[in-house]
Amino acid sequence: MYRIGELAKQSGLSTHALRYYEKEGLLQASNRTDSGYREYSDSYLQQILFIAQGKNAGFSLDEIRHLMAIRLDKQGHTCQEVTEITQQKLSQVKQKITELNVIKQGLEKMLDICCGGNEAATECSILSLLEPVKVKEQNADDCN
Amino acid sequence: MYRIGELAKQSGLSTHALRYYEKEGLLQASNRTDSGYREYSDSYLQQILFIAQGKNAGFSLDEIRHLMAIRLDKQGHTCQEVTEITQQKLSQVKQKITELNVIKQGLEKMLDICCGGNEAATECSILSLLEPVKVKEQNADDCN
DNA sequence: ATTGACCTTAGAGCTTACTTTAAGGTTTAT
DNA sequence: ATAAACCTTAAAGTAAGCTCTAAGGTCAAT
Repeated sequence: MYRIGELAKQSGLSTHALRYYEKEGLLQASNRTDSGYREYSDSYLQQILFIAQGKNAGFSLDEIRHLMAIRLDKQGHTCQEVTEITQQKLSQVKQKITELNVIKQGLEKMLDICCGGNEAATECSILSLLEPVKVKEQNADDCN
Repeated sequence: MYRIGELAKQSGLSTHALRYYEKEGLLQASNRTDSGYREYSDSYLQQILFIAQGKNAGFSLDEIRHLMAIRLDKQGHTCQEVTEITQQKLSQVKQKITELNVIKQGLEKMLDICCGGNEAATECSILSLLEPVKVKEQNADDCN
């Protein structure tokens, strides 16, 4: 039997985080000693490492809570449920990657066209790119 | 001259957001009418759209605050400053994309090996992947 | 003159995943 | 017996970027 500090050390998480996971229903509430200390068995270490793996895999605590519930009652749940959670997460991640790639390309374009030199920023092409259409200075030959 | 609601409509931001930007120093404080209403000219719309573009480009409000300060005093700043901000942001974005790709590959691997079917999750390979090393059931031939 | 749409401020609330703090009790070692 | 190291709880604080609420003043139209 371990106390919370030991388990924190073993798992690399903080004692605070472990209590937080318990409060949030990711981690089952453990037995207590007479004085109220949490008492953990090895199976708790497994649970905690599972949570850590889940975080590593990119799941949110909400999703991990769900996965933990399935893990705890595998008979009562299906592979389909698990893949659904995973699929959904994958979609989110792909979506985010796509968004970031758009942003990345925009930034690269900015850096491409800016001299980046020591001169004053009066003509800075990055600032120009961020500028909305200049109503006053808009000319027919303002194509570049 | 516009009031804040009009500018919100024009820019697609909320009046709350605009006041927030002012408080945060992204947007210059405007003149007020006798009754205390904010009064905005077209140049404010330009500022606001610049902020919106900056957000679109992936900059944080902090970075935008910095860019706005440069925009307001271009003589006092250099292209170098602007490219530095942009370069830094690009690095962050690339880093994030890399991290997300790792996560993405992990999730794809999970989905590859899981049947995803209607059967109970007792043998679910996704759960297994998230499981730390099973101390009890660990065997020499447990290579897959 | 009154209704409705607009404006003002300060401050609380939201999300996520914790960390930090405060105030206090317990265990372990010397 | 006492100090260090550990544990307990509840609640506040953090980041970012707002949104929402409350309580009230103003403006435009009827």
